[in-house]
Order: sequence, then C-alpha cells, then structure tokens
Amino acid sequence: MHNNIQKKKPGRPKMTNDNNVTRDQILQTASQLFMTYGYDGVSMEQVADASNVTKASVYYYFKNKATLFTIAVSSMFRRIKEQTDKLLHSSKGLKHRLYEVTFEHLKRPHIDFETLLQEASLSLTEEHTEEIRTAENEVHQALENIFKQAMENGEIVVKNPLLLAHAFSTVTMIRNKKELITELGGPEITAQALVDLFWVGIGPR
Amino acid sequence: MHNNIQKKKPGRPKMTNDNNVTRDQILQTASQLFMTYGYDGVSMEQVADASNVTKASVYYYFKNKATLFTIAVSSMFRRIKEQTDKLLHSSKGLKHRLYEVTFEHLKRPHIDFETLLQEASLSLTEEHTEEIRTAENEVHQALENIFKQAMENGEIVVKNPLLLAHAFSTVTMIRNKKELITELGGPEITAQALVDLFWVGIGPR
Amino acid sequence: MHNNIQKKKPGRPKMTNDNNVTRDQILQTASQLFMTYGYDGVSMEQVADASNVTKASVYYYFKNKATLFTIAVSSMFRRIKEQTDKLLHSSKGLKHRLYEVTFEHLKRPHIDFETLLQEASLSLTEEHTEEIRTAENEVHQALENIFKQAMENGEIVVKNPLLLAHAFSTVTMIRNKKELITELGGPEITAQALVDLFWVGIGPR
Amino acid sequence: MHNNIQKKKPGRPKMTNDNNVTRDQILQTASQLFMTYGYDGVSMEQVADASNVTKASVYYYFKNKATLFTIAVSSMFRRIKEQTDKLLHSSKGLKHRLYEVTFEHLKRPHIDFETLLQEASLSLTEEHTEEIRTAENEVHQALENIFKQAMENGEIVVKNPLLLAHAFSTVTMIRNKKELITELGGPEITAQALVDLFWVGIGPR
DNA sequence: AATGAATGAGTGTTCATTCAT
DNA sequence: AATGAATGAACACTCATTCAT
Repeated sequence: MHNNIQKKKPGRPKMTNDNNVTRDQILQTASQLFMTYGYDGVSMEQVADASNVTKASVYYYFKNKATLFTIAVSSMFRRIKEQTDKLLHSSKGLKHRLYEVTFEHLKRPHIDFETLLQEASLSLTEEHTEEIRTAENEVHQALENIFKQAMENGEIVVKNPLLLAHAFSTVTMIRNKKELITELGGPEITAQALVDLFWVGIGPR
Repeated sequence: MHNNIQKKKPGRPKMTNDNNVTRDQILQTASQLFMTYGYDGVSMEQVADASNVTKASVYYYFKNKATLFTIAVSSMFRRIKEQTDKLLHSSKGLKHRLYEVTFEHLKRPHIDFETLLQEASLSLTEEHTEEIRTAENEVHQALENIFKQAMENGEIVVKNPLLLAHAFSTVTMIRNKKELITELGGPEITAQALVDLFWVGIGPR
Repeated sequence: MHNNIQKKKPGRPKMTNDNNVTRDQILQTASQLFMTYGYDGVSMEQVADASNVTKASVYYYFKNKATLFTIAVSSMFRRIKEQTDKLLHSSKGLKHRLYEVTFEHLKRPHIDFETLLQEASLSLTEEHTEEIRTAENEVHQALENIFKQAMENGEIVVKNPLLLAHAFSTVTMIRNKKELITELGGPEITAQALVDLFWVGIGPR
Repeated sequence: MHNNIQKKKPGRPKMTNDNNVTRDQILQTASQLFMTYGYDGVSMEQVADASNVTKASVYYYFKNKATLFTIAVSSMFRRIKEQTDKLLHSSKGLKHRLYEVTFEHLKRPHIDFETLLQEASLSLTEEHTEEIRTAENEVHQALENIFKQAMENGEIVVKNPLLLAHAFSTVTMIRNKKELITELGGPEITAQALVDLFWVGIGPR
C-alpha cells in the first residue's frame, strides 16, 4: 500500500528468529552437550568451541549459562513432544507405537532428565525451573494422550494414564547401559522386550 | 547367638582400615552428599565440613576425589545389596516384597545412579568405573535372584529375569518427582500403583 | 547587541558537530553517569542504554571510552565555569555568593573530580588529561577571579587567591556525606556553616 | 600449671593473628593499591602479584574482593586514628599539630575516601559499608577531640567541632594535585599556607 | 547515521590437590 | 593422625572495541 511509507530502518537488519543460524547452532550444540555430560559437565567454552564461535558470542545470545540451559533443554523437549504427537495420529497399533518411542529413546545418548534438572537446579531460578517443567509436562501429556486414546479404543486396560506415562518414560531410561543392551542383543530386541514386559506384566496368568 | 558377643580385646586396639571412625564418618557423609548433589555438585571442602574434619584429612584417607567417590558409592551399593538379600529370605509374597523395595526407594532422596556415574565418568579411571559397576551388579543380581525364586515358585511368568531386574530398579526411579507423587496421593499409594502396573501389565485381558 | 541576533539560515541546516542532538544526548548522559559512578563504574553499554541508542552509535560519535570521558567531563567543567563567571558580575556580597556556590555544590550528586581523574588516568593519554586539566583550571580561575575582585574591593584579606580557590572548591566536597549534612540540619544550614567557618577562621580573636 | 595437661594439638600449628606474615603482607599491599588506584582500578591479581603470592592465596585469607577491601581500608583508618590520637597528648600548640597532620596527609599518596567508598559501594554489602564507616568515624572523632581540647584551652573559638573535623580532613585532600603543590613551593609550604588559611579565615579584620 | 553481530582480553571466584609441620 | 598454608588450572561472566551492512 502506498500509504505505508516504508522508511528504511537504519543499521544492519536484524536476523529474524527463524533465520538466525548462529543462535540455532549454539542451541543445538548446547542441548546435545548438556544431555550427554550434564549441567556442570559442560562449560560455556565447550559450547562455544563446539559451535565454532567464541565464548563471548554465546553470551551475546544468551544471558548466562542457566538461561542457555533452560532454553536448550526446553526446546529439545518441544521437539520430542512434536515427535510424540505425530505418533498419536499413526494408524499402527499402540504396542507398535510404544516400540517406536522406546527405540528412538534407546538410540539417542542422554542422561536422566530428572537428575539433570536436579543437578542444574542449584544454578537455576524458580522461573527457569518452571519453564523446563512446563516443557517436560507437555511431553508427558502427549504420551498420556496416546494412552488415553488406546484406552478408548479398548486396546489397553489401565487405571492411571498419567502414572503410566511417567512410568513408561522412566522405564525407557534403560539406556547408556550399553553392556546390558548388548548382552540382550542390541537396541531393537531390547526395545521389543521392554514393551513386552510392560504389556503383559509379570503376574501369573 | 554366640556370633554377636563382642569380646573386648585387651590393650590398645589397633586402628585397622575397617575400624576407623573418622574414615567411616567421611565415607558415610560423602555417600549422602554424592547421592543428593551428584559428583560435580559436591566439593571436597563440603565433604570435609560435613564430616567435621579438614580438607587435608579427607586427602589423608582418600587419594583423590575419584577414589573417594568410588569407595563411597560402592559401599553404599553393598549396603543396599544386603538389604535386598534379606528380602530373598522373607516369607511374604513377591508382590508385597516388591512393594517394600519400591517404598524404601521412594522415601530416600537420591539421583539416578546411571546419570551420576556418567557425570563422574570423566574423572574416573577404568578401574574406578569397574569397581562401581561390580558393586552395582551385585544389587541387580540380588534382585534377579528374588525374581528367579518367584519364577520357580510359580509366582510369576516371565522370560528375562535380568532385564526385569533392571526395568524394575529403573521404574522405581520415579522419585524426587514430588509433585507427581503428591498428586497421586503420597508414596505408599504411588508404590502400590507402580507395583500393580508392573504386575498386571497394560495389555488387554 | 547585534552579535546576539541569530539569523535563521535558509534551507536545511547542515548537521555540524555542535548541532547534533544525538551526540549531545550521549554527552549529557555520559557526564551524569561518570560523575555519579566514576570511570570504571560506567560501561559503554550503560551510556548507550541511558541515551536510548546502541553501543555502536556511541562509538560512531566518540572514538573510544577515554575520548568520550574527556569530552563529557570537559564540557561539564565549561558549564560550571560559565555559572561561576556569572557570579563574578553579581552585585551581592562575596559571602553570599560563596554561600550560593556552596549550596549548588551540596545539592548536586557527584564524586571528587580529582579522584575521578586519577581513576581514569590509567586509560587516558597525555592529551586527554591535558584537555581535562585545562577545563578544570578554567573553573578555578573563575573562582580565583571572584576572590581577586573581593580583595580589590577590600572585602577580604588573603594572600594566595589560587590556593584559596582550590581550598574552597575542595572544602565544598563535604557532600554525599548525607548523614553528616542531615545531622547538621540540611544543606542550607551546612552551606551557611561552612562559609562561616571559612570566613572567620578558627584562630582566637 | 601442671593441671593444664597440654595435649599437643594435631596438625600444623595455626599462625596467630600477630604472627601471620603473609596475611599482613597482602593487607598492607592491598591498602596501598586501593588508596592509589581505587576499587575497580585494582584487580585481585595485582594484589597477589604485588604481595608475591598467587591469586588463590589471597582468597585463602580473604573471602572476596569486597571483604579484602573492607578489612584493608578499615585497618588503615585505625592506623591513622592511632597516629591522630598521639597528637592529642602532644604538648605543642594546636596550630602546629594541625600542620603536622596536614603535612603527613600531603605526603601520602591516596584518593578521596568518600569517592573511593562510593565507587566500591556497588560491590559492598551493608555490613561492609558499616564497618568502614565506623573506622572512618573513629578518625573524625579523634580529630574532633583535638579541637575540643583546644576549645577548652581557649586556643580556638569555634561553634561546631564535628563540622570542623570534617572540613579539616576534607581540606587536606588537596593532594595529588602535584602541580599545584609544586607551584606553591612544596608540601611544607603548602601545609603551612593551608593551616594559616584555616586559622585566620578570609573575612576582613 | 545507525546498528546487529562478533570477539579478545581480562576479572572475580572456585576447587582439587600438594606439602611442611 | 591431622592440619594450615599455598597453588595451578579452570570457570562464569563482562567489557571495550571492531566491522559489515
């Protein structure tokens, strides 16, 4: 519209959020590092080096380590939630879908969220923790939704879908136990066995 | 029982490694701290202060932090193993015994062993890790034995007792999630619900 | 006087160094900040933020922090000198004029010039220091002129007007000692008492 | 006394406060540096280097920079107070004693206390500031006592000894103005002239 | 004219470790 | 057996400064 006189803004144009390659690079690098080595196990210099920028650049984008951690972990949770959500609309049976979630999980290297959070909590503010918890809950709710859907379909019989979601996401934490997984015959077989265990329980028939 | 009679030895008792009150004090303090705050989250000074000795004294008894950690964690595992072993000889049904193990677990504050180990692993030598793994395995074997016994009694039907032991010890890690536990109605009810879930599985009847 | 007639020039006025609103804004903000928090106590980012521009803009107008400081402080000295000069032509008695200078001083928040300069001196070049000294001297000379005038009028009896000027400007530095000023009954009374003290001395009559 | 069985304390004997050469070395070095370059102008590394110890050693004795500053400045004030107290009992006339105080002051290199404190105040806690203020007040009170004594002796006629003490300690701050002092003929003459000025005032006779 | 991005050098602080006593 | 003193290496964070746009 000719009414909108577009005064050219002075100065270097700001990168949009979607188009900030450096920031994204740092974020992705940071998530991986934090998931692998924990909060204290990762230094800002490590993050910088692995992102091919300087330490000061990391601080240009993120106020401090706690903030970087919070944003990195939260955005990772959101990616997981979206993956899980997609499964909700899959046509396959629940058992197979659980297998897929478990398998994805066993492949990725990471440490226990809960422990990670507790380790970091000394350095985080209330708001940081809250933000992460919110993102984490979204994952659990996505999982809970899958279970609810299966209940309505008569696929499973269970009382407490929320506890189920937690238990399931926890049980899949048998990871990094490389020796055990190898002993059992690799990630595929382990995933299959875990889901089976979960599915039939251990009580007598 | 004549085993329990503590005959007081004459003369000044020799301070052996097993009979050193200061060393034990440090060890116990250290385990608690490591379990609560992780490896990096605990400084040698903290351990010293909480043990009412000086930092240098801690180094008098333990060569370095990695060694202290290894010994502290291993001896803690051994204590847990003994507790679990006692359950093996209990006359109660398996389900109740699982409930007891789960309940004990939910009460104690601690972080995920696996994560803890991974966090520390940067500082540990091969031998350290091996020593801890050995102690940890003893716990799992004790648990596995309970499951095996139950299989022989016909109490449960399951294929893979080792995986079962791991899965069980992992699932009980729904701890520190105070909010979830509260939301579900406290540790007793949560423990009961978890065991139920494990017992009957989630598949259709 | 025809000198004062400001003929408005035709056409778009050229932005000269003296007629740049952004630059002036930065300068004024900077003087205040430097006077309040000292040289190291003020960062270029603070100056930029308080001036509603970006850090880079500050560097567009001023080569570096030392230059900004020099220009900001010097121009502030020149403003003070002009105020002091006006007093020279006042019809009131010297004692009252001293009271006014002292009172103005006690009201404004600022730190010791000398200390400020010494703190900054590590970062300043010879020329910078020279420029500030020159501006500062002008203030002292203005004050010296007031004293000289009073001597000629027979208002005061004193040997060394320059030392007097320094001593006076120094003694008025009893500021920021809010507690003392409050204890003595506020800035007006303190100003009066200080001038009195200076006027009659402390020796026996 | 033979009743006091002196159990030899284990470990390296603690250095008493009077006999801790390293700590004292750091303190003295720090006072000088802070007085010369201000709070921000002195880094912990500078202090360490100038004290011939490592940075970590400085932290062994002083919790942080603010604490080091507080203790260094306070103990310096206490040394000054003791010097001033000695003058109280001197048999010489007040004018001569003032000359001595002024001369001592002009010789030593330092920056304005008030400004120094304000600069540091951003980093100091309430308690730190309070501690320094207390030490500073002791100096002023010692000075006030000298003036009171002189009043009782009929040596001087003045209304407000506390203001006088402040004004005097402030006026002696004409230091570091090396050029001025040189121009006037050296510290001795400057000190003499300042006291004269203070003594007779500037009003007409 | 004005700005977003990026950085090198430095600062305060912590911590595991050593050593003489 | 136990300790005070001392340190090197690392870490989180800041800041003055530069540069392409």
